[in-house]
Amino acid sequence: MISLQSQPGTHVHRSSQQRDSVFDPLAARLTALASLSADDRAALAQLVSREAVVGTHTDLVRDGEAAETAFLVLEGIACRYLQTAAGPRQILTLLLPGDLCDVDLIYMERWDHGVATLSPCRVAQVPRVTLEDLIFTHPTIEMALRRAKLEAEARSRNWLTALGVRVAAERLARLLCEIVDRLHAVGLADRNACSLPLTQVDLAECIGVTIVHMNRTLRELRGTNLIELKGRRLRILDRAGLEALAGGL
Amino acid sequence: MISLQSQPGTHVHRSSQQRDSVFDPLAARLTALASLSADDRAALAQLVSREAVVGTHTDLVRDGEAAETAFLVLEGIACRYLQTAAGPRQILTLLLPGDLCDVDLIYMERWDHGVATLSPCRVAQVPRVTLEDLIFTHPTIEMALRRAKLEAEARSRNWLTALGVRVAAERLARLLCEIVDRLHAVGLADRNACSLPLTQVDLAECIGVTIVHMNRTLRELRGTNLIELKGRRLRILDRAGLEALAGGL
DNA sequence: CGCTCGGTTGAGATCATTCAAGTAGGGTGG
DNA sequence: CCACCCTACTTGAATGATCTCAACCGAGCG
Repeated sequence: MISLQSQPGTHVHRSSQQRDSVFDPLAARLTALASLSADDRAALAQLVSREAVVGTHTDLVRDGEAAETAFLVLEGIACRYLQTAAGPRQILTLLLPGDLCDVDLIYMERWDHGVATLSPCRVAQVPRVTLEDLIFTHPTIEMALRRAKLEAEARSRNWLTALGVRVAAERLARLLCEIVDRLHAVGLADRNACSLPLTQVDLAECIGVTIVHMNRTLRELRGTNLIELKGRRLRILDRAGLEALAGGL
Repeated sequence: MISLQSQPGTHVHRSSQQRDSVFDPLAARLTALASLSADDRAALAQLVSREAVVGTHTDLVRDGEAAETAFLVLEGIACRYLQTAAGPRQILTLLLPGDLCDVDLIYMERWDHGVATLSPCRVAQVPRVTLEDLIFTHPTIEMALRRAKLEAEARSRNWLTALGVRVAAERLARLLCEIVDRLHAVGLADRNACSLPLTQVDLAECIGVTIVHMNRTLRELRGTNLIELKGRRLRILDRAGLEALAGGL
């Protein structure tokens, strides 16, 4: 399992203004999806009782493992992924602070995909029974969690479509917009800039292209002055242009 | 909405042996996922009180519509899809007999994707409140429905990965295997053959390639004696070969 | 110093799209 | 019955997107 370790690596930036509101980023997100009572909030706070700090590129869950504990990302970026026999792996979804993986753990026998960190992360481990209790005794929380999952499913559908119909530059544009927007939504980024701890390999595994091609595609976006990306920091220079490239739907 | 109409088109073949067991294909599927009581079964039978026959290539749900009624496919093949502004649409999942779309309707405000038939279909329309009642009063049914949804999610993840890492012939091989296997699982096909009412356009929209390329890819699979496809009927000639091409994971 | 890891580049091969036709079968109206 | 028009399917040739192979660079680290 995951050993508790103090991990000095890259940490997500949080201004002091944000520290209070997103101490529990999950509560922050769910508040937007359902009106939580004081009791609900207290129950949510219980979830983070067991937490761990994990280094970059570490598996939280391996494909096929028994589904015993859910994970809640508190800091950093993780992902769900599927590893093919032939070698390349596909990143399915990014898990940002406030993302729970997965409500339906309580109905699962074993995981059918992996979960791994892409940057140093602080994660809460939520035992299956805890999650069960929470859901069965707090219907409002269940609703909020299910709505959050529906949002994630919608993103997955959009992403599947992007892989099916869009070329690499368009997919990358979408991905970068999505990352900044989602981080911004939980108060962890500016409107047009964020720290981006992912490597080009990670990005390539997201959009389903070779590392080489990822590199060229990034160069293309840089060359047309849409983005700036250096030293783990992403800035969107031309938001309108990037979104146009990403393509409305 | 959908008008009731008698539709003479292609109908899914059901032998008399199968007629009883899959009269309600949903019950058949859910039985495998949880042990349903007599009461559960009775409740499920209630779902198909409102049913409709719909022609080929007809929208059941349009993107953005209010989420008022769920759909249960009884006969035929439907799909979820996402239409891009630029033109091409991506088929997200095939909905075969016994597939319910979508348990989480009760938490949704509006649909974020379309649902359409790909062949003439018989579908049951399940009002939101009916689904709500069913779920809240029959926890075993809820469990079964959620497990069915988890299976669908797993398929989507596999499919997303296929789009990301595989070439057209491999994706097509997977798709054809999946269709035959899923139809076989609900007793609507042999192990290696089924009626396939989809057009090449539909198949192309599934695997995310051009119609032209779909055609060439089909020719490739035919040319290597992996499949036979003529007159709406698919036969897998070389199962091992097709699965090898599809690639284990 | 020599390693590794992340990033970068060039050139040729392969995969897939686009454009532009053309074929075959089923209907329909004259 | 035929002429016509659909729709689904098929094909060739040129272009574009992406992959593969093979290097090379630069920073950090023991």
